[in-house]
Amino acid sequence: MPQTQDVLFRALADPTRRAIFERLCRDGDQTVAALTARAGVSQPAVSKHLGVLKQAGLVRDRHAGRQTHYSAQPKALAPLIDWTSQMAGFWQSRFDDLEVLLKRMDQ
Amino acid sequence: MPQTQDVLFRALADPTRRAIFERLCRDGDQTVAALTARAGVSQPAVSKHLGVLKQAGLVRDRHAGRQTHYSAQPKALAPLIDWTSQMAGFWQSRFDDLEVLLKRMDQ
DNA sequence: CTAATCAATAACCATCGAGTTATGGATCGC
DNA sequence: GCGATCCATAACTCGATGGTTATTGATTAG
Repeated sequence: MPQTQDVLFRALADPTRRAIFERLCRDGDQTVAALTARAGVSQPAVSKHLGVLKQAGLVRDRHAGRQTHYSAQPKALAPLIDWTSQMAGFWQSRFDDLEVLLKRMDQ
Repeated sequence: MPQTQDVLFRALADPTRRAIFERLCRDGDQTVAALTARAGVSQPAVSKHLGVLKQAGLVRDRHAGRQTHYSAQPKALAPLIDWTSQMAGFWQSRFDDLEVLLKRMDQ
């Protein structure tokens, strides 16, 4: 899913958005008002950020009366982990190839 | 280093830039011309992307005559890995707390 | 020496995105 | 019911950014 990776990376690229996600990971369930209180931006801005995070699958929302609770969905980070280890893996394997090559040249 | 994370996430947020980095991870050392041939954008655009990746520490450049070779520096991904596992960790620990709490309530 | 190639920079343009204020639609407290 | 509160959406602004073409400096080839 290259599309998924794109959405993920883009969602996490913004510092305000990343801070909101971090907060949800640390402290769990939060209402929009609670998040807004610490976000340093207006409530509509927070709502928009939450929308982006939700599209990326990073958060879930739960409606309770007139307030909406959001919670982190860290499983959504999986593609990011996969991508990262894949990049490291490619590098590693090329390094191994180099090792083999050097060893062969050594004989 | 929250600054570092920011630079990293932003550098990897752009698909063209991520593709360049992926290519360098897969295939190793590449000249700007070689990267441009596959990038789907102009040479100056590629140079700019390489500049951003370099600022993030994700690539290194090596000058050889009139051409510049770039190579991936996957160690620079470390802060990204740290951040990710930290987020997963926070979530996990809260989950553990919940487990404990539930067990206590169970008695 | 001259022409050609490579990559970086300059200058510019268009789009995107993060922020704002204003507003509306639900829901709760009284 | 009525005013207040919570959150989402609309409409807009503005700076950042990704793209382009043009150019220049450096190096190589002939």
